Amino acid sequence: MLVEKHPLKPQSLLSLKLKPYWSGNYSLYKMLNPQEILKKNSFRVTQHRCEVLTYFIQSKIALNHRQLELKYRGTINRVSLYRILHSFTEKKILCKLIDSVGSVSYVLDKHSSQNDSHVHPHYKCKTCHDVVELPELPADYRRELEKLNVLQLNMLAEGICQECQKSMK
Amino acid sequence: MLVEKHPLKPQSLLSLKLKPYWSGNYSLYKMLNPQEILKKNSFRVTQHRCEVLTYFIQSKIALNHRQLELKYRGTINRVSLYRILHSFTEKKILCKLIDSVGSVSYVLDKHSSQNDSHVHPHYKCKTCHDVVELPELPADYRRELEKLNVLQLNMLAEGICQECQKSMK
DNA sequence: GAGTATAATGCAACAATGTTGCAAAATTAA
DNA sequence: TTAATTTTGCAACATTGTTGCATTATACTC
Repeated sequence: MLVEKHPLKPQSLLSLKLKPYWSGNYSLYKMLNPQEILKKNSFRVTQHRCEVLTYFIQSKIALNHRQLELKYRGTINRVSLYRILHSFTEKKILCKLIDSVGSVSYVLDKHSSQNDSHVHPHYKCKTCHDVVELPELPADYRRELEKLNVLQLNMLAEGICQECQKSMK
Repeated sequence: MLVEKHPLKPQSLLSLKLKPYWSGNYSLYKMLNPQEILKKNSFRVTQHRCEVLTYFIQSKIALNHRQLELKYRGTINRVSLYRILHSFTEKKILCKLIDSVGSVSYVLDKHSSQNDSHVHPHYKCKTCHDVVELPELPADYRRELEKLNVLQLNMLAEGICQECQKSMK
């Protein structure tokens, strides 16, 4: 059910000037191992946090609580998972994605180590759960939002990515 | 707790070229009474549906299930409310808004009677629950989204509107 | 390395939100 | 008025997320 894909389809992304999720600054995560990431965020280095973080780094796709609950059934408690996801999101290690039905999933936050207050809209494939980052909203538009004193912006586009469309034929 | 405001603050909106929620085509709802709207959407004209629809038309703000449950406690059953909200959303009488925490609220859909497949991002005040429509995403940006075969787009900005900011001082 | 302060975990219970099946009631069309 | 169909209420259930508290693990100091 949960398909891990490596690497992300480059052709469709390049044509749209999107930023594939596993490239550029994101490769910071390749250099820092989970332990270092945890320490950097003043977490204690525990087995559970390490495992969850490692899983996010390896899988690169959006994962929801239920998927993790299944994966770690008998190992990590439901409540602990909620707390791990919550604290990772708070420290911007993870980015919380909310789709048009209200379902929540999490993906590694590309911008965690940057001082970056911009909005980063995401695109999530409904089939493979792959996430790519959409281009930033145009500056004019962002300026309008700023005038409105926007505190939160929830923006997630969903569809079926080209790769999944191909494999459906 | 639930504050109904009439009319919407025009000054802040005009400067940003936003579309106040209760103007323009939206006033279609002034001409059609709830009964007609229901018939037009092939619903049966029942007391419950009429009341809920009337309430949305009068209040103009975003309402969530809990608020309606409180308002109609002892009158309309919890489950019926869910079903009414669901069916209204399906027929695009209401528009379902999902904020950055995943909370769901509903607002009258301005575009229900138009053949309009554009994305209509909204801004919701966290204090008074007023909703205004944000300008459409720029055409260039929309074109990129179309290439990605976007099926759903969830986009809701939240903040504290100028009027509420004033009254907080 | 032992002891201590603090953080993380597991468990149970709870809370909020949403769904399903089915019988009863209301609405519509004839 | 009758019959077909939709809507409603109720009970029960499902999912998702939260809280308090005792226990365990981690990090820090000596």
